[in-house]
Amino acid sequence: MTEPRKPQAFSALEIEAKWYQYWEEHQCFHSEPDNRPSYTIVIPPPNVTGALHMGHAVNNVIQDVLIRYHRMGGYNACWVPGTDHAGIATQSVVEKRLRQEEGKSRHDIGREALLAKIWQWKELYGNRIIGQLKRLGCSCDWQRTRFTMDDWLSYAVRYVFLELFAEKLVYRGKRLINWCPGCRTALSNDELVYETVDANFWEIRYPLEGQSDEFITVATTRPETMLGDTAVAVNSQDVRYQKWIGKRCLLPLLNRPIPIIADDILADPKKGTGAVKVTPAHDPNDYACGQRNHLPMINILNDDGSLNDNAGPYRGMSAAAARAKVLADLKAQNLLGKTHKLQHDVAHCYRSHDIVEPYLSNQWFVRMEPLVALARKAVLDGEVTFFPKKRAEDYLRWLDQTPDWCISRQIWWGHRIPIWYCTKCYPGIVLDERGEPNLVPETAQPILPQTSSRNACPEACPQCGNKKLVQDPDVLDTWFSSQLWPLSTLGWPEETQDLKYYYPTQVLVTARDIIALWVARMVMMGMKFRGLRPFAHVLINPTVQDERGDIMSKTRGNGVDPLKLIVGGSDHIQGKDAFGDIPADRIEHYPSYGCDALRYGLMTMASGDVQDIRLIVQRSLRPDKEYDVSLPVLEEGRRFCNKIWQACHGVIFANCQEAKIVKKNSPHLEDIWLTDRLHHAVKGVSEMLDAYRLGEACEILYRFFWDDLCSWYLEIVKLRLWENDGKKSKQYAQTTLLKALHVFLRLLHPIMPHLSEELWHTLLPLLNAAGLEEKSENCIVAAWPEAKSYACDAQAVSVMELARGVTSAINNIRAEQKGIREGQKIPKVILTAANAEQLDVLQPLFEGIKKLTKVEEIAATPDVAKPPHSAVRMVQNITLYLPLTGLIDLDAEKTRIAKDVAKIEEQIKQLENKLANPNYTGKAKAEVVERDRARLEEFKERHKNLQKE
RNA sequence: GGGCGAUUAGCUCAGUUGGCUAGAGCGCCUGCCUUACAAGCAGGAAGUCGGUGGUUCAAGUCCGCCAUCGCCCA
Repeated sequence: MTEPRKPQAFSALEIEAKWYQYWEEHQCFHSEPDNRPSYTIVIPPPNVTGALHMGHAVNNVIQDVLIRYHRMGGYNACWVPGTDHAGIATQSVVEKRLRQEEGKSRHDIGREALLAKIWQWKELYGNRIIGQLKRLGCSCDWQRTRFTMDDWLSYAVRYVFLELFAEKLVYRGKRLINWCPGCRTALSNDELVYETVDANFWEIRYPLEGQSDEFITVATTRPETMLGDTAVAVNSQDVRYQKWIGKRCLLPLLNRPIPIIADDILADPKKGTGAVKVTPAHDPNDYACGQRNHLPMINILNDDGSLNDNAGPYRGMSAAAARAKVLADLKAQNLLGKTHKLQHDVAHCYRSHDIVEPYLSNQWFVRMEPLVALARKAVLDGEVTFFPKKRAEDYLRWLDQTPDWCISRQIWWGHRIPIWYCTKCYPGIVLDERGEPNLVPETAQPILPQTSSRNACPEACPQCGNKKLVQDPDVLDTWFSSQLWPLSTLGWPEETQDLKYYYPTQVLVTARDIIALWVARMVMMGMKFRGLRPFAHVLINPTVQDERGDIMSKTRGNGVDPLKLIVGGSDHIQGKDAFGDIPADRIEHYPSYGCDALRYGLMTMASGDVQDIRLIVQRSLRPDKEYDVSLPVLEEGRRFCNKIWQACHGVIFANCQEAKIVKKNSPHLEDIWLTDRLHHAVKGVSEMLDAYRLGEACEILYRFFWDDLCSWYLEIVKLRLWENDGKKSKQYAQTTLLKALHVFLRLLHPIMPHLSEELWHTLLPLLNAAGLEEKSENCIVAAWPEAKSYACDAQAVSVMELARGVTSAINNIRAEQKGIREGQKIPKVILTAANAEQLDVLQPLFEGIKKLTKVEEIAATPDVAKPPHSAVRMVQNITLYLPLTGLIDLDAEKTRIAKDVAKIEEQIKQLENKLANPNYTGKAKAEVVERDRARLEEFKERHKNLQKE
């Protein structure tokens, strides 16, 4: 019969591998358009050769929870996965290896060879992150996996570029851009990182032309740029310099005469010396000044950051070397003034960390203004909503101030600009030994391919018929292709079935630092090319930080590898700096928490509007100087997994082997109560998931299962389950349990997919044998439960609360009375109250209370006097006496009662004062006042009963 | 420099229209290997809700100022 079998130990790793494979084999993740409503998410594509970190884990688990929830909720859920080619990041990794292994630069081996190497690299590592996402349990439709450089996605890029070009929203121009001399490419503003550095502010004296004894003094942090000065600006109101406006001074070292001009925007009389050197080709403010005043722009840099011919005697030097020489030379001529120390923020390349130079060069731009208007409107009109709401402000602020977008990059890995030039018409085009253009003059006329064919290049020059055309050497910023992701992954620009069915998507889940870079641009593209938002919701996921509030990262050495936390193992961490007494270079060992525990742990912290997840990582030093690592929040997840497993196998499955469902509603109070709890669990979890409050959903699951089901219901109901006399009460208990687990596993599934699937497959035969019909063989596609199928019963809830109070009061006495040993039976407990009804409702729970408190008899009669030598407790308005002559420590009990009495007196006093205030009784809501009056009465009653002797 | 956010128990966090005695998990203390679970059970201690001023009958919650920390942008 129901031989309670020893439950096996819970092993997360076994069941996780098993079910993921099962889902894949059964095509559970795959979606095809049908007549259900669609629910689509496109993944924020990770770097194709990257590795999964905690930020990815949080981001992707959230998406998976949402996808699984909606898949069960009757939607045709489709999660489109894929990866990003990550232009500069990927190319620089491969270039670095090339340097290390072969001692060559990309220019040594040429474009074609380098691209071949990067493709090789991509083939080697391109699947790593996909595999890692699978290990996280992500239910992506892997058959739809896309890569930004796939043929079709590249076609979409080319199509958009040419369309925007035709509309003059893409243009080529000479502009001051951010130049990374290390990567030798332009960077967008968004690719800069600012660092505070110690610097000097040097004053330099420029002699007036023809008056070698008079000087105008400027100040600068970058003295070498003076070689490119084309003016000195002063404020027109500045009495010190008014007399010199319109005159010229001599640029020291080069002896170039330059004008002294009035520019009230650039020159502030209160700052520095009031006179400013103007270097339009190497400073954004000076560039604007140069435009205002039609100054010449002299570029003094080569693309590797060294000085060019315009620097005269300094040509060929690095910027640092030139700075030293310029300062020495100025000093020698006595033209160097005072020096101040200061700190300022300097832009560095996010990738190579070289100092970024403002640099005048030919680049391709997107004109943002009309696109910005579309993106702003989409959010202001409520087409696109941010969660949390606040983040919409970041989006709008960025839109308000974003300059035209520099999209050309002087690297080779990426989408090459689909523009050609004629070498015959423009002999100024410089070709390298491989026939690739190095330099394309501004004047060269762009030749376009046909947009209609995917790989077309123009056949001949429309002007001269020359067939020897060369393609623009630059590639596009990676974000140029990422911005098309929701469109291109679904087949756009072709009008495919997929596009019609899945677009627009429902929600984009992403980190807040790419709201501007990526989210805003996707909205622009969606609105521009499809007239529809790309997604209805933008969910900004929290950022993972360490215990000190620093962002986790590999370079800092404070990160933990999510995969290691799932399967266990060790890692050699080589961080930049030590923190606390943890060395930067160390070996760490991780326990195996399992995927579902990791998911649960992370999701409990992803609650509501939270912006950060501070992940506590405990490291303890071992005798071998290596570290054992544990994460408390994952421990919680692992404990919860185990609890669920143990309760199912140890109690529920063991006692429902030959269960038969009872169709009638159970008359048992605890069954009615659990059904009420079930109602609230379904309602609560659904509402929380709908509101993207995943942490709260986790908490509801935890409370329901641990507190309501395990600690209370199971303990009471065991008495009925153990009966083997064919009584109906056992069948009602089994029915309630099977129903509860049937619902709970489905509610659990989005957060803990593997464990719920495993248990579902054990539960299913029991359900079917019992006559409770469940059609879905797999939890992953089972129908989401509905709260209305489970009746609420407020009366049952309030009686249960009372019973819990009584139980905990008795156990409290047990614990406080040292004379009562753990496990010792208590012969009798007396409950009394003013009227019998209050006691009667509790009657059905007496057996349960007795079991949980090891009490042998509960006597309940109204108006009993306090027996001698008893402990007393008040539970709401029920008085509880525990007579135990000889074992009661009377002093301890007296102290305890005195404490209770004092507390109640305090509360009575507070309430009396409150209710005596006419302002309160007059102005507060009637129900609030009434509640307080009732409470006061209850307290008074308790007070009286506690003091009875 | 500009903007935003945070500050609640030793730690990490809930506390969504202001209204019962401010909650949870971890940690800590006490006692238990009680037959599902020691990855557990029972009980307990622990908070002037960062400071200050204001609005209100009533403030963790709303407003002002201050402090500290963090993030984003330039």
